[in-house]
Amino acid sequence: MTDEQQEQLKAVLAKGNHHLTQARLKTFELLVHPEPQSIREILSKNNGDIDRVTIYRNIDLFEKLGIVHRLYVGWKFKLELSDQFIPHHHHLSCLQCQKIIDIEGEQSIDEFIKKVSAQFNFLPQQHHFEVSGYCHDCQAKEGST
Amino acid sequence: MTDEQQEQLKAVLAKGNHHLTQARLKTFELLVHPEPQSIREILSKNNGDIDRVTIYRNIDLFEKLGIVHRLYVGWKFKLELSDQFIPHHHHLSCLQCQKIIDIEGEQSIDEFIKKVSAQFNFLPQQHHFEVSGYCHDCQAKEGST
DNA sequence: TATGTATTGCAATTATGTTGCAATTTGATT
DNA sequence: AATCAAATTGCAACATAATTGCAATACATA
Repeated sequence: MTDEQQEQLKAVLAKGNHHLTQARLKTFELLVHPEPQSIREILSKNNGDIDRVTIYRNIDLFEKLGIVHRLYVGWKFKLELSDQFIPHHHHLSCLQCQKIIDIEGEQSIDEFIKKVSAQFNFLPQQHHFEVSGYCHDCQAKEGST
Repeated sequence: MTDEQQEQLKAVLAKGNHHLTQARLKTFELLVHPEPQSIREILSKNNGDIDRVTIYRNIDLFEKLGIVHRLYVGWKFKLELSDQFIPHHHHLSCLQCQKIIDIEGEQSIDEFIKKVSAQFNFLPQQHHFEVSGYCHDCQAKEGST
């Protein structure tokens, strides 16, 4: 996490008389690149680090403060840091090694959203776009067919 | 679910000596429009209808047979019916009433995927695109700000 | 450093997801 | 239509994930 992000985080927390603690820094970092394995690992056991309960509670707090929002996809949800912390972007996600490649926002996507929103008289607030497939490295190995 | 879908489903199941049962029809329909509330409700309790366990098991079976696939978004996953059953499309999802509006696939999205994939030497397999916001009806009511 | 508030961790609870096994349903065959 | 083997389901028990209450700790500031 960048110093700038940390300052922003501190500022938003301060508004509600909340402290920027180690646990909250950790929680924030989890949300920057929420990778299935690492997060499950942290949430599954009481690692010597920070208690699972604290992570859950800080996620809730972040949501109240608008630091993250919850986006339903199917009947699960994903948590997404608000644009103020992570400029909006998209992901290429490798099905094999689970690596995530960040890609910049694209005008064509924004235009698409504008078009269909007008069509359905819909007021867009957030969007999520993710491409799964095989990264450069994993295409070389077997199993990427 | 359409008759055509039902026939397809039956055919895929038959290949593996599986039967098209009431429970499997129900499971399939859940996946057509997987809305958070209704699915949670069905999976949470043993409603007089079909047992939770059966739903879970049929989802697993569907996955093995390629009827649905699992797509990770953040540290949760979503289940998506394969294109053969539901032509690939995207969603406008209302944050207020949770209504889902289907939108057709768009060339501009496909082009975008092609472009960034080339850029990162990435082999795309699936993608997920979802816009959250407020539908026509809910914009009229309060709370949609 | 003393004080009131925010934060955390632990233990207990609830909700979600999985497994083993016996009972039921299916459709294929006689 | 009765029988049979295989597939499917439901129940109960279990495992894991998420939430809540409460007491202990850390924090900001006076």
